[in-house]
Amino acid sequence: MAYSHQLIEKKWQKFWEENRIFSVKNASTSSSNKKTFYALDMFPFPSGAGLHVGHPEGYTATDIICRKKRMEGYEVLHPMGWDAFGLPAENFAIKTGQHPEISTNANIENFTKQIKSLGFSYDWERELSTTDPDYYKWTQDLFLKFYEKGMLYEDEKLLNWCNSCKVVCANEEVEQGLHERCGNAVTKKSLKQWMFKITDYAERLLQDLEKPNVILLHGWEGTGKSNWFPEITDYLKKNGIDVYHPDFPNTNHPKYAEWKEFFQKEIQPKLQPNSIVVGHSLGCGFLQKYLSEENIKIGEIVFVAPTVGDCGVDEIKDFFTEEFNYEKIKNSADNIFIIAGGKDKYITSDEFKFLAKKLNAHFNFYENLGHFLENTSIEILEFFKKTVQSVLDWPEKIKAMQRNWIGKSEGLLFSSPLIFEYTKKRGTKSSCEGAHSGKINLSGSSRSSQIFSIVLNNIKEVKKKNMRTHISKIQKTFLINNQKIVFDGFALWEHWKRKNNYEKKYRKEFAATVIKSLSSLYYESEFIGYFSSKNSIYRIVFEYIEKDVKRIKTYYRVTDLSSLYQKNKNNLKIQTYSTHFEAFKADTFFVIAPDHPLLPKLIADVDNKNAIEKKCENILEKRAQLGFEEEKESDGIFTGRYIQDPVGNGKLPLWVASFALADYGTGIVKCSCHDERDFAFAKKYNIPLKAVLFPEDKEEAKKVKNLEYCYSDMKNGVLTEPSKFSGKKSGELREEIMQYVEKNNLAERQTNFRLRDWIFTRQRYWGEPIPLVFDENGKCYPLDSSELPLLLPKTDNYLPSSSGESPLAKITDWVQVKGYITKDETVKIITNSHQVPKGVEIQNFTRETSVMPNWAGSSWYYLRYMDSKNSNEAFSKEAENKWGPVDLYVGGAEHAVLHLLYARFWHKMLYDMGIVSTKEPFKKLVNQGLILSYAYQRKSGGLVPTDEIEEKDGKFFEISSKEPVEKITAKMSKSLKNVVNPDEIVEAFGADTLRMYEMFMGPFEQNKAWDTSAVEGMYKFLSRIHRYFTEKEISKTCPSPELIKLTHRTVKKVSKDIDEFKFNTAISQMMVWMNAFQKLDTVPQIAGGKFVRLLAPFAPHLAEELWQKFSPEDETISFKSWPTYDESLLVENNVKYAVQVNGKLRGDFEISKNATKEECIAKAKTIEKVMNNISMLGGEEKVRKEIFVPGKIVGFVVK
RNA sequence: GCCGAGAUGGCGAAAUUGGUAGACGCGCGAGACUCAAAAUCUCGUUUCCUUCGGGAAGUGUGGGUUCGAUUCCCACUCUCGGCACCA
Repeated sequence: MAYSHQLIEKKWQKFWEENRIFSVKNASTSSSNKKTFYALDMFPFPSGAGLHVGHPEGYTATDIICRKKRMEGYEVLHPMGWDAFGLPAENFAIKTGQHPEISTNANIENFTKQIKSLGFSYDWERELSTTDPDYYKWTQDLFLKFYEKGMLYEDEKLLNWCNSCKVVCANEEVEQGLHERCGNAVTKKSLKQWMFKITDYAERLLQDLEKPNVILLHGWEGTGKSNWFPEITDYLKKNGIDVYHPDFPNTNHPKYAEWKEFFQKEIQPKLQPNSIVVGHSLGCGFLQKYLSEENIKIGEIVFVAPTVGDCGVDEIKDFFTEEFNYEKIKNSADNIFIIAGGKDKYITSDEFKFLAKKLNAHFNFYENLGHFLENTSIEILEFFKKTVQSVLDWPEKIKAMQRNWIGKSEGLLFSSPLIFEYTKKRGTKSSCEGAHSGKINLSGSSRSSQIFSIVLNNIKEVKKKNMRTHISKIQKTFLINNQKIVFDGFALWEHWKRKNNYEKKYRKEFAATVIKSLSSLYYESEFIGYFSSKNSIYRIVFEYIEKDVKRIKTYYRVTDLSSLYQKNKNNLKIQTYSTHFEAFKADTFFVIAPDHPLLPKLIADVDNKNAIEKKCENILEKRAQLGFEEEKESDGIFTGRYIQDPVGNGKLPLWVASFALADYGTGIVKCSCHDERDFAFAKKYNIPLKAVLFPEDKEEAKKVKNLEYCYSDMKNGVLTEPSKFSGKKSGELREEIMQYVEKNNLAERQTNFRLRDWIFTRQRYWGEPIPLVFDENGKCYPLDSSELPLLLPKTDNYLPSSSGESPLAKITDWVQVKGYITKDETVKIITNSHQVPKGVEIQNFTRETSVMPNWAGSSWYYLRYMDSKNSNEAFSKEAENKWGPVDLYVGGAEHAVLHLLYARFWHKMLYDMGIVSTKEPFKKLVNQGLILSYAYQRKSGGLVPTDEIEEKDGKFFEISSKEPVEKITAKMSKSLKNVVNPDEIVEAFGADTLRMYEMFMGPFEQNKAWDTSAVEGMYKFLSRIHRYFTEKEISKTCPSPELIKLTHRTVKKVSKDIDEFKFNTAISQMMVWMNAFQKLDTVPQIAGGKFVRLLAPFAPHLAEELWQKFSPEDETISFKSWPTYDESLLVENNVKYAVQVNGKLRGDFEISKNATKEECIAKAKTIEKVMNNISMLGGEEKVRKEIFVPGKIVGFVVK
């Protein structure tokens, strides 16, 4: 019977689909403790080109794992969907005039057909598309949750702008400074964008790439082995997590001071930024007090049955103070959990609730549980299961790329006084005078009037209930690190009072609003508030600052504005950031970025101001145009200003330099000759240099004549400058110098990240509309959740507009809406007046017209799959608990940074809100290699299309010129005519062949070239299997013990290889099995049955077909148990020894596995060849050593 | 420049507590079946030397440790991927 793959595959695909074989339910079944497994493929963008042979590679791998897991009894979630928003669909629409929705749906249909033809065991009932309103409703819903949390702000951003196409283009669309579509130069254009504060999570996104450790702190009369501690310790250790469970001293009569000393000595050094510290009972009390005293940063705190406040027990009184600094405790961890019971004998439920509220903790309360004194605790074990699932099992490569992208660096922040003689400008009032005339003054800022009006705008709204500040719009524009703001609160109050009807009761709100406005404006800057007298406003404002405004680093209470202003002016500090401060003694100049916000102010009074401005423009223009591959020569100009070096190098000049970046560090760099870039710059402009590091070799150092040698040797250099550090290696100095400068107030430690906030808006059509509206004053409101989904309006005009605005902006009747503000500060849109509840004010609103980037939909789709039909929420907690996190995530490495980072970011925000239960979304990540194709390359380097090549004697020639060409591997491309269409392969050889071949090509994670003749080889293998199983009768017994052993060996090897993603060797083992068995006249029942089940994950259609022969009563092989093997059968009775003389193979022999060393050596000596070799080397008496490796080697060392 | 991965026959590749290098497949060669071809099956296939017994070399290059190294250590070359004026 011939192997008719087409019939077999169609038949089984139909069967699987009609019987919904691979659908899984969310509700727990009767066997509720069934293990679950969630395997996910990166969902594809359904492009018009259809499926590529690269797609099925990853899909096959997950399918093999899933099918095996099902046979092992797991409940398997294996979904598929479409990432269908995005530029390509829109560009296709622009080109063809066809609406993106139409082309997208057609592409999805085509992709579905193609993917289904490959026989993957997807649960198609959970299929989703990011473009489906039922899906993006929840994308918008999550967006609003993040907006509520304050994770979004609006900012002006410089974007790539193509003047010829009048369109904003993504970085990916810009090549060498030119727009890839039209070839014209790309410039920068400033546009307002919504920004996601991913930088708030930079540290955690970095830390959670590493394994956390866990510290367990016991309570009164407990030990590190009390209660459930051993159970949890074992569980965590088994999962590779380090656990410390110390015994506090004097546990029966605990003293806080003793415990503190112990903790500092034993535990403190083990704390990492992602440590999880767990306390039980008094262990929590200790931790509360300790954390409110010390500055510590850890990952999570878990309080189990914590003591709260003063327990009223005298013995442990010193563990409590009147009230802890809960703010400080809260800030020392990313998340705090409280696990407590309602039947606790020592602490009341109200006390737990009090603590949870104070610490803003996640509160896991169990009504029927007590003080957690038992030996086991399901609740705590459950908690740590989630911890274990949050430990990433990812390729080092991807983790490294993420670390790189986040780009953390630790260094020192130097504050240097600017030498800056203040000169009064002609004709203008001094700032002090201005203050008294009722205006806000911001020292040196030309934009004070703008800020003033914005603050006033906010204050106007104090009257309204539920006041919401709308300051984010201008936040970053005025964020100047080095600037101190002088703000006259009293003057503002007077001003406001005049303009509005004064009412005493608004005072508090007024104060709050002012401070809130300014604090978000001057986020992380130094803030100086000034109030003319100690009146009540003064008091209220500063109370407010002290309590609620954390972001302001420092503030001063000053009552005399003019003296403050003068002091501030003369002490303007320039801050510089350095990670290579070992050579700070060599610093001889400063550089500032040409686009630094402080620069205009610095050069305002300088003579050659115009020349400097021109130079800056020049540099910035060049920077915008240059692709990064081009040579970058540094360029700059002297600013005319000097800075007093805080670490004793005197008065140093400040230069504008092209290599300084405004948005890294502080935008101002302190430079020395020991940095290659600084060195080149100084040489170019003849800035004096001073070398302080020399090679360690003193003799060499003496020979050094020029500075070039010095800077190149900085890494191993020794500081020679006569100071307390001289004579030490720079590497060893880092910590010492850090401590020295900190102690002497010369600098402070600072961490910097390369990661920038995420621009979350696109001025495009084909994306999720953003559910925000603006009122007539430009204040932003979120839409009410009842307004979701906010549908993407239908239009034929989806071309980007010339203003850089979204195409949606042109749909006026969609953009301009009427609505009212709800109690929750959200906006409800009304289409007719009947809908309007009584007592609300109808206002005009304008919609946000940008759409989300296509990373939005892909940042959470894995969660929707868990509960894709849910119409009440994005996904239910139960579903997330059952399936999350994704156990296995497979896809290309091209998403190593953006998609995976964004998804992790969203997941972490959801975790903090208590919406998901794990810190990380994807437990194990595997990247498939690229599938390449052969291509032919001329000697000159040009590539020749495949159909213009002929082969002669294994060599390749170009037909037209007869020139020899070289066969290489390259990406598949239409122009090279080497694209392989999976449909054709399925048609000719079948899905099983395609699956098997792609798995057999080579290691899964490696790139590999497509070879169609090898595909035929795989087809032959499957045909051989088919022939063997269909043409030969089943026999009850297996004729040879060797073959039984082979079968068991094959089961073991294939099982292990699948788990390790070594599909190629699993298949080769099946080939070995087949080669041996096909020589038989029959199919031994047990061995054959095992083999077919091993084959099932790889070639499911064929396996189903063959299984019918073994077990005709079974409907499907999909849930038959995975074959087992008997380890004892794998041990051979006889083993083969290799015999070596001086490490070279000279023969072998077979002997019983129980043979002793002596027996083996004696046997080895009977081999003629061995003895010949020994006598050639001098005979048996020269044998110095006999080597015996049991089961493997007998060796003789002859000398 | 920085970070990461890798280099083994004509080709894809296998081989881990250091122990017989090249499993399995492709390709190629020989043979069987056939009038013939295809398909199928059998045998061979790292290179060089050979008196046909066998011998020598061999896992990017050069060193080292070891009785023994694809595997461990040091230095280097090349290839691929990512980042890049990041102080």
